[in-house]
Amino acid sequence: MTTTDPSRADLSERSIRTIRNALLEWYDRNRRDLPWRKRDDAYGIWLSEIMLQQTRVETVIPYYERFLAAYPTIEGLAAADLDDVLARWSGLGYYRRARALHETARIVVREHGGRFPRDPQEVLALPGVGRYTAGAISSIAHGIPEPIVDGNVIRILARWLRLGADTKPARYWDLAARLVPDDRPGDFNQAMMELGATVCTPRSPSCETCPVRGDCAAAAAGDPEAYPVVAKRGENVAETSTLVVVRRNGRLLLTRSQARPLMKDLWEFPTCPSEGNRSDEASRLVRKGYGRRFEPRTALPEIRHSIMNRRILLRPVLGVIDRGPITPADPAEETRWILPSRLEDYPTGGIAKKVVRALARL
DNA sequence: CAGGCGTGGGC
DNA sequence: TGCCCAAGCCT
Repeated sequence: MTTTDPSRADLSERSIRTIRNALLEWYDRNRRDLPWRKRDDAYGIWLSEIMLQQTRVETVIPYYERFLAAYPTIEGLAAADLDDVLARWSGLGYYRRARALHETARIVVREHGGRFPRDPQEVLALPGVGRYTAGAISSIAHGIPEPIVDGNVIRILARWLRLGADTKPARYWDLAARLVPDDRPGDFNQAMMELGATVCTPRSPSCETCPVRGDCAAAAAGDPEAYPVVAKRGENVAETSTLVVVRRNGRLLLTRSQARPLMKDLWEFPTCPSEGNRSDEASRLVRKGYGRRFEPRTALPEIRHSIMNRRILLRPVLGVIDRGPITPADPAEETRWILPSRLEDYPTGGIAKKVVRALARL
């Protein structure tokens, strides 16, 4: 039995061997049945890793299934329009990933003959693929003993060794590189993440069921939740916007602008800062922004949305407008009339999805 | 390189 | 409710 010194700050060779064995054995018995674990091809693994960046497993699963149904091969993805790819990504967030995904598919077809590269350095060079994702693809799809460091690995290592806030990424990468075995590197890396996701959780970790509890200094000291030390986040900012749902002939007015700094490929409902009467603000927005007269009809229930540390309260107004062309004051802005039932074919952000849900409840 | 980037869920 | 995220990447 290993005795743990709470002040220990490194992994011995013996610890590494016992950890590898215990973790792999535990993983074989406890691994969740996830869609990407049915696959061993680089395309399927790569797609899952891009989607899983900063995104929960339960959220990713339906998107992953739909994506693979639409694009069974990387050639199909490469041949698709970016708008279709973005539409299938709508609601998943971090839309830069979708653009990188599409671009990578085209690079693989154009520069690698449709075969996903096997060299970890070439994988790392692909857009949207950083050190973590390259390591995950190389180990899981290609069986190459490349380390990974993600939030789970950091948390586990920080607890095992009671690493403080001053621990630099290089230290985690060095530890991960020493841990990953030549045999079953992909399963080992997934076992680390699985342990972090289901046992060694940020709060209320299940130390009593942990297969590597004997090697954990934080468990021995009784303070696992104190690790890792996380930096404080910035203050939240609250804002209120009026959102205009303009209806004409059963269609809704959507807009997008290449001049927008953010989400410029996505279609959204027109919005403006809200300070007073939302019907008046909606009318002013439509008149000044699109040169038409707006008739407010219904104030829809308020929608709360949060983007990073911005908490947005949206006050939607449903109304109609007079006949005639829409002429955006902003030359970089496009507008389009879209049937609510077809909105899912368009790339939209999360706010538009919530508006559509609110309309469906009317 | 610190900070920006989306979202839905857990507590 | 308000806060903290969750299999990071890019500039």
